[in-house]
Amino acid sequence: MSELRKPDPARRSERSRHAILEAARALIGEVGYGKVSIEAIAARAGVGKQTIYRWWPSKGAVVFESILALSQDPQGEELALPDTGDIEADLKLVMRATAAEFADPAFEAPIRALTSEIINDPELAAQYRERLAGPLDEAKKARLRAAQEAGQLAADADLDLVLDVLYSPLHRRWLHRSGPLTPEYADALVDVTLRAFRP
Amino acid sequence: MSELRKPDPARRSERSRHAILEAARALIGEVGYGKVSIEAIAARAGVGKQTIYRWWPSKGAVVFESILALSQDPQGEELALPDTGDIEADLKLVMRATAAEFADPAFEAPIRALTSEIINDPELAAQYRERLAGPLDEAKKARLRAAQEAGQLAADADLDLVLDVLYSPLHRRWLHRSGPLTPEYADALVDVTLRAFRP
Amino acid sequence: MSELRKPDPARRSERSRHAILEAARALIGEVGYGKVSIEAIAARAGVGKQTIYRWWPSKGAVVFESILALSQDPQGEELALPDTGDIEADLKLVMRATAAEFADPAFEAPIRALTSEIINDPELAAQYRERLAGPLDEAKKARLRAAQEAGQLAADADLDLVLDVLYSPLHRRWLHRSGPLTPEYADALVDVTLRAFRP
Amino acid sequence: MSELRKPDPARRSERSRHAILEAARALIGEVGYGKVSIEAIAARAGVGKQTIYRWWPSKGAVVFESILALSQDPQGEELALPDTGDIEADLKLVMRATAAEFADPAFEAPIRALTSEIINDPELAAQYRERLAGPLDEAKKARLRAAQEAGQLAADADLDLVLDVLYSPLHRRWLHRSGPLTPEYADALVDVTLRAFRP
DNA sequence: TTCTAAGCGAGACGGTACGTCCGGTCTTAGG
DNA sequence: CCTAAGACCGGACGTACCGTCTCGCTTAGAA
Repeated sequence: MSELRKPDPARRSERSRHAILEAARALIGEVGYGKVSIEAIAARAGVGKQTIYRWWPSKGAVVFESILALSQDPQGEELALPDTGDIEADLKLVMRATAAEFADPAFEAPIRALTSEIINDPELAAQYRERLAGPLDEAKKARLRAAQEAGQLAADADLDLVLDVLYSPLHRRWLHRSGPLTPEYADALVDVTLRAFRP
Repeated sequence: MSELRKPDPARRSERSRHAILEAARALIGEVGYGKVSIEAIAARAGVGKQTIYRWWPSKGAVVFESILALSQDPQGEELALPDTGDIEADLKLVMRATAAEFADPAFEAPIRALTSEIINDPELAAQYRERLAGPLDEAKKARLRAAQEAGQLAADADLDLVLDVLYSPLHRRWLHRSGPLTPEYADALVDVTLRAFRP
Repeated sequence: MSELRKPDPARRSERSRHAILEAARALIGEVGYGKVSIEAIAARAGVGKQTIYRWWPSKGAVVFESILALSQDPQGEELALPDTGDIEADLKLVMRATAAEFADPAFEAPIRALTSEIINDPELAAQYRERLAGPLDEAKKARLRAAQEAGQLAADADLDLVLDVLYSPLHRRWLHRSGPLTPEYADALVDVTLRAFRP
Repeated sequence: MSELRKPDPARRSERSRHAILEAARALIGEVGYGKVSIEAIAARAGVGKQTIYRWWPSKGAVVFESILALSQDPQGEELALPDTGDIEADLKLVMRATAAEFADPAFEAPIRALTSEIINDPELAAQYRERLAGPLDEAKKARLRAAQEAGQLAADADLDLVLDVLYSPLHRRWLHRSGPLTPEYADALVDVTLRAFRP
């Protein structure tokens, strides 16, 4: 009966799109993800609710994109890990930075919001892996490959597994708040990983 | 102004308490955590809404407790991991079982629901660690200590860290759906861990 | 703090408005005024509760308007009392009809409901006087003026007082159920009134 | 199934009974009749809800009795209207007093509450006539009978009708707030009545 | 350059669920 | 066995949002 009309992206208002994502981002920080409502986003953005429903399938999708936008701002940038030749030092630097980022309250709310979405929505999880985690993992694996070539890492090591061992404990400890994310813990994870995968 | 009245636990209806937890558990399986409402739980349990609000602070708390109850049913039981003397074989057995459990659709919904709650509510996270994860971790560490005494594991290994390395990757892969939870993956995690922490 | 939003009457749904008033009217007859709930009105009218709260300040106001609508249906009609030239006969006719109407069970429920509202809400009382009682009183006073001109009533009689004396006893007897509303009683009130105000 | 148990009035706590009526009376004045709840009465009276339900059938009955008690306090007193021999002067005195009483804000709330109850509950209406209005009417009729014997009133006048004509307009004007209750209005009603029923 | 069809802000609509209040019943302890 | 206390089931309250639906109004591309 009701013809399913698809909106024309060419006519989309960039102004509205940006205001919506910005409003979503701000509200997550102010009231917490769970209490953000589409109505509030629309009101804050000075936008009709329909404009949100026209372009996003769910609140999760809006929130997700608003956080993605946050992390992707420097779009042209080429992601790359430091490479001093010393894999241990480089990894510890990166891991300590990651631990510090997780501990930063400003990142806390959006990342937890993002994770909530991902857990319960396989579609968003796929987008997350493709658009955020994927590129980051590639950059990390590039550095690991360099270490393999330098004989600092087993040549036959499964790099996905290496990344899992390296990052998962940190991520889980943060998610479950099961312990503090200290630089020492970051270092310990690097040590463990290198010990497990040394040539 | 408003006197905070505390209900008297001595008068609490065990019948209602049980019906509520059971209804919550059933509804999570049927409609998914996100769509479970307090109204529906109350209706299903044949209980007034106030009886829920009187004893639990939020939907999350009800759901949380209903899942805890599920996992704690055999209360008197002594948790213990198998101990054949071969730490590698024992761990692989346990890890494969854990992977299989995560993959079981019947466990999927409640565990994801539980995790959603934990992420966003530090109070529930603490309860989770204390009542569910803690006892399990103790059992696991007991087995690891035996391995240390048998010279199969470094005597100075930080057992919390060992558990992190062993379980976190599995947990994260499941949470993010970033890869299949195969027996091979379970085995690989055991191998990596033992390699990292061998004497 | 909370910006008081005013709905735009131009966008009001006439369909909903009518369904609500009709549902209210029907429910009063079926379950009695005291047991009518806004929920029930909304459900019966196929309308969201908010649509009622948007346009009416209270249950009383809805009920009130639904009864007003009932009495005002023939809107274009010109209210006028019979005028045969014989004020006594005309008044007795009208008073007997009024007494019969009060005794009719179908009118009983809504009029008592209306009266309940009016007693406790000065605002509704004012609306009642303006929209229902006022026009009726004007019609009655027109007939009384004709009687004055015909020399059947004292020329200096206060017509409001005449109406009070004529109608109040009937109204009160009905309200308090302090006696039957017989045609004889109606006649007696006319006789008393004419005796008190004869030229 | 559940045997309908009748409480034993002999064991009734006079202390509780009095506290309940007093609490009801106070609450009517403070929050208005419509917002008085049985819970609030019980709490205020320091009484269990069951104690109210045991002895009264409804909120209306409690409120009703609390107001009756108020008006009956001087129980032994013999009600009697003044009798100076001048019926006009005596009635005007009484009517002016009545009008003043209605206008007194302290009487306003309870009387309106009482009237609300009476309108919708025939049983309470009967009690009201029997316990409050009846005795008062008898006292008034006694004075009117004296006037008849003194030749100031038609000997065949129906005294109930006389009272109706005298009091109903005042009562109705107050109930509907359709005009001020001035001494002049009170006087006018006496004049009208005496004119209608003079010998 | 005008017409027209889309996106837009706004917000009313039918609904669902919220968290609270209270009605009326039932249970427990104390006197 | 009455009472104070209060937990219980149920149901209505008034509010917040959901996702859909019209309204006029820009606004940009086709006529």
